Amino acid sequence: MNDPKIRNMEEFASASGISRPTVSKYFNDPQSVRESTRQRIEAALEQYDYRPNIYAINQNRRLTKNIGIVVPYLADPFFAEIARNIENLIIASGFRTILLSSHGDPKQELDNLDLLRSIKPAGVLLAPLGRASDPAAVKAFCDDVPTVLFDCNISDLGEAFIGHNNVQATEQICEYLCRTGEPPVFFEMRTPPNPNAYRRRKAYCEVMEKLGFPTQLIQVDGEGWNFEEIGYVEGKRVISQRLLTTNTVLCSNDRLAIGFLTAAFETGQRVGRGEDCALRVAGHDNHPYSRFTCPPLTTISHDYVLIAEKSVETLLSFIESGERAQSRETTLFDGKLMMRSSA
Amino acid sequence: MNDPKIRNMEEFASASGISRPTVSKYFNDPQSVRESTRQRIEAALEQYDYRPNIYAINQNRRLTKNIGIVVPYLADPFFAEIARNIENLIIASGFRTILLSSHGDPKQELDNLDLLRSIKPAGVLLAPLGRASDPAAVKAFCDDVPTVLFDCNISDLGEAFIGHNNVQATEQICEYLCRTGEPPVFFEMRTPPNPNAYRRRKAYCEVMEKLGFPTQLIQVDGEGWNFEEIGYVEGKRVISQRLLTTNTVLCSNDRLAIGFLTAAFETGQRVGRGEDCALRVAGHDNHPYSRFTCPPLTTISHDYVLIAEKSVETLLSFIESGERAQSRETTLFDGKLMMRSSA
DNA sequence: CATTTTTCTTTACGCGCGTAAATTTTTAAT
DNA sequence: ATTAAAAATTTACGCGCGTAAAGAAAAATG
Repeated sequence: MNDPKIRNMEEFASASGISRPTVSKYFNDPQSVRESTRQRIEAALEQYDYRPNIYAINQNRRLTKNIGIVVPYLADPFFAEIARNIENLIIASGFRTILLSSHGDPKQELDNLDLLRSIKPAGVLLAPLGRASDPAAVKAFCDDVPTVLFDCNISDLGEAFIGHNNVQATEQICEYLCRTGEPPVFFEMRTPPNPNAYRRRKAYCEVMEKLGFPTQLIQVDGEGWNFEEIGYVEGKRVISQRLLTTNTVLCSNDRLAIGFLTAAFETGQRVGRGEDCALRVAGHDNHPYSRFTCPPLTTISHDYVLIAEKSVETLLSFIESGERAQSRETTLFDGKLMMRSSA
Repeated sequence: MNDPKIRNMEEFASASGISRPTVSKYFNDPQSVRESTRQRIEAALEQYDYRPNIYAINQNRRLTKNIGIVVPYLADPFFAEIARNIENLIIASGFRTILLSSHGDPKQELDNLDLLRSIKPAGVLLAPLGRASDPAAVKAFCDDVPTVLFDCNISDLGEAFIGHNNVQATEQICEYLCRTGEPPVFFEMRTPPNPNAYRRRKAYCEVMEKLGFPTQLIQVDGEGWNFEEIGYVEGKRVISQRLLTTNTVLCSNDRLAIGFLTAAFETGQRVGRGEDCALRVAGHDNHPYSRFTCPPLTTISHDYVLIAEKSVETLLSFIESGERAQSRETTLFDGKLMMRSSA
């Protein structure tokens, strides 16, 4: 790991006693050279500290070994977790990863796509902002780069979509709540940034109707991605103004629920299933922190690992085949009821 | 935005009627060319969809315009927030950003540094894992690449360190707790991954001694970065086994405290300052979620923005001067007591 | 051993851009 | 208008690697 310093592949090749084209071949695929040759190169690699210049490598490739990952809001542990799983899977497949967050900002999302373009990625996994996304710009990007959408669907964009089955999940928790107590009201943002929320709203209305219960949508104001804050502020208002027609609140997502729980706590509303409780609160997503709320949050879980696996697998198959999608496939994973003590 | 497609700077130059070297100069710094020239180039940029190939650009530069950011655990909103602030500042300074998480894993941290090496970054902002980091490897990296450490100090590594004043912060919250009720016990991991914890432990012991109160360290088992889980499981044990010598618990960080609060809730220990409360619980960090615990967590806040600003500013000054640090400067920001209702 | 197949070497070119040097043009100053 | 300074152009080379073609060497086959 010392000796004279190696500056490029030429020098490394002569130091290892192998020709440069063969060394180049080795770095593109170690299995493509003869066993004995590989050993000589790897012996030299241990002796000298050389690694190919990735800029020079990628300059000539039409597409690189880079895969972009874009999430709408990385400070949300939900996306951080999913991104982590995706990263690991991609790296295990021999690709590199570039993780970008749109920070809830449509302009940032476009900047991210722009940056990715200049990186010439082999493919991109995109969880778009949703309502705030610029559909035309995203479409233009998807036309240029093989892109698989996940978590948040924008109709017809990308090669495929992998997400949650919001309908099944909402039905499941609504049925549970109706079966075990008063029917839930639906607590949500009036204009949620993410389209999953719309599907959940719709599913809530449909399943409640099917079950023969009245619906109540509590649509609160608030923009952006500070869901806990919105859930807290508006939860306090809703509780103090006695806007709830039942004692059971189904929040559109766990982060709203986390804020709502705080509101309930501060207004002295005991939350839980017990006789002495004034409210039941449920969420949606099985957010990493939902286990640690007080009381722990009853919610619908989505399998991060499954979504990550399917997304990566789908993208890699497009990359490896070099083909684009004939028809856009949509994969939805069912949610699982996480019964905890909040509802 | 259409016309014949531009393949490289040569073609773009002739399309814009400007020579290639001048165009190159423009892309390196638009202000470095004459006003009229700039306008002609920018007019052409609107007409043709061209952007320089970043691989070709970086191949010839000895150092790129890339700045690496490495955090120990991105799924922790604390780091996600700090990373977000840092990213924005760096981008505003005209650099690019590469955000990497070590996922709590020393091997991943080395992989990240390795990846950054091959990217030839202008500089790196590194929040190391701490105890688990490989000091020799990190040192070797810091020798090669201008690196500023933040959040977590490793003695003498990097050009500078920017972090929290754990001593001042711990003193402040200890004094507050002692003044307003029973003296706190210190709840922490026996072998915390992050050295900040050690400093807080030490500061706790010193300030309690200075104030003339007894100390009690509750050092719980557990490895890794699942702090909430550890705080929850061990908190339950500690409470049920009645290991607390006072009614006040100072947790080494907010994530432990979040788990501890859940443990207190589930064991029926009411937390807060009121007469009817059995426990007071405080944390450290002003974690983004600490406002939304039940009850909201009294803690010590650290100013993300200040730390981000100072870190970026420090790194950029090294990059721009092209010099390395004469003497390693350490900047510690004071914490601010966030009085909420948990203690 | 001769023959075929596989692998490696040699030679050579190109990718898209940075950048230096010498020259010409444009602008600013006198 | 003359001169000096600033900016653009032309020309040319190099960065580190991918990759193609032709020939030489090694390995596998019979």
